[in-house]
Amino acid sequence: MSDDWLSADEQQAWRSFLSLHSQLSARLNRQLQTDSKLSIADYEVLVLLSEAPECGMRPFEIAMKLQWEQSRLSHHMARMQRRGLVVKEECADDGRGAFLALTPGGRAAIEGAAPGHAAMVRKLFFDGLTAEQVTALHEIMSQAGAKFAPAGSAELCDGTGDGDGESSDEG
Amino acid sequence: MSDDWLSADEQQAWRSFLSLHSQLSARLNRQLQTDSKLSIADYEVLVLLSEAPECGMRPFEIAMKLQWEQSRLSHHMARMQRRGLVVKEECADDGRGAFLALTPGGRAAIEGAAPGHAAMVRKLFFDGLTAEQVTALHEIMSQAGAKFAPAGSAELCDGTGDGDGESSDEG
DNA sequence: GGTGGGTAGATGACGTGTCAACTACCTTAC
DNA sequence: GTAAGGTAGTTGACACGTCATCTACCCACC
Repeated sequence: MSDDWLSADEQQAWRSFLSLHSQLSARLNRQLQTDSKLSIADYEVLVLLSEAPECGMRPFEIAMKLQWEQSRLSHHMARMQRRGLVVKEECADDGRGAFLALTPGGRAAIEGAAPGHAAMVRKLFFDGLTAEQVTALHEIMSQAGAKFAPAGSAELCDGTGDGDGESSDEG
Repeated sequence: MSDDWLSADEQQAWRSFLSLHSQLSARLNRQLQTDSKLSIADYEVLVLLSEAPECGMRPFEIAMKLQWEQSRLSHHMARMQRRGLVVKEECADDGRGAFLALTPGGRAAIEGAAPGHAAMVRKLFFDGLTAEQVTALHEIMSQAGAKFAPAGSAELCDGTGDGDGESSDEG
């Protein structure tokens, strides 16, 4: 039993990780909500769509990039549609599918929200950390996250290692 | 704008942090659910109560330790009571309050779930990290988390500041 | 050309978390 | 003692995420 168990250091690290995340997401959520009537989830979708071609993106692409389940995306898109942030259009190529795109309101929302959100992330998370710490953090997160590598990607991937390669990334 | 904006390194670190957390919590939640019919939230409450004196804990203590909102705790306790994991008792000292304690079923649940959960955390999170990385991680998380320091703790901590004084302190 | 398996997406039920009241009690000061 | 303000906890409405299930379509193979 004590073999599976976490060491004191590990417990501390684990608890601090969970705790920080929950604090952070609570605060960021609240700020987005009050400033822009958006949730973090909304924000992520809007960022993605704002970087997509004008015709929008296929839902399954969004789900993949955000690592969301299909049904979560589906529910969420329904809500965002209702709120006028996104529109859904038929997909000519694939009769099953659809395209999701930003409405003008959606674009305005993300453009209004992004600077404040980024500033908050910086203030709450990065302020006080050194560049080395930021690098170390990224390394640790990626290393730990490698176990979840989406679909049959990396894993033994001899070469380039690290996952999503040319990800566009957001703000 | 580019002043508030996150640097490329920061963006990567931030994204990897969020992504790892969401993967991790999804998996852990699923494992707990299938193995022990518990959510992570249940687990946290049960751990806390299993370390508490036999008479249990006051809800507000639990809320503080877990950094939950009162109403979240209240809802959650109602559900856990319904499932027979905890019991609520009157508090003699304070007519407003209550005590929450484990039922035998609750104790069995946490004792059954803990080893598997810890093993999973180790496997998914710590395996592949060096001891130095674990330490660095804890340091980074704590440093970033210091901004959220609960109530009048540190900060200027001149005199007694006095919070609740003789807090019992945890692990 | 039709049958089977896989993929895209929607939907309903349900547990969860947040917000905004609300009740009940304690504490302090007048 | 009683009014004012704080603290402990509950409640209802609502947004969110997951699971299981369902429909519709694409593709390949017979």
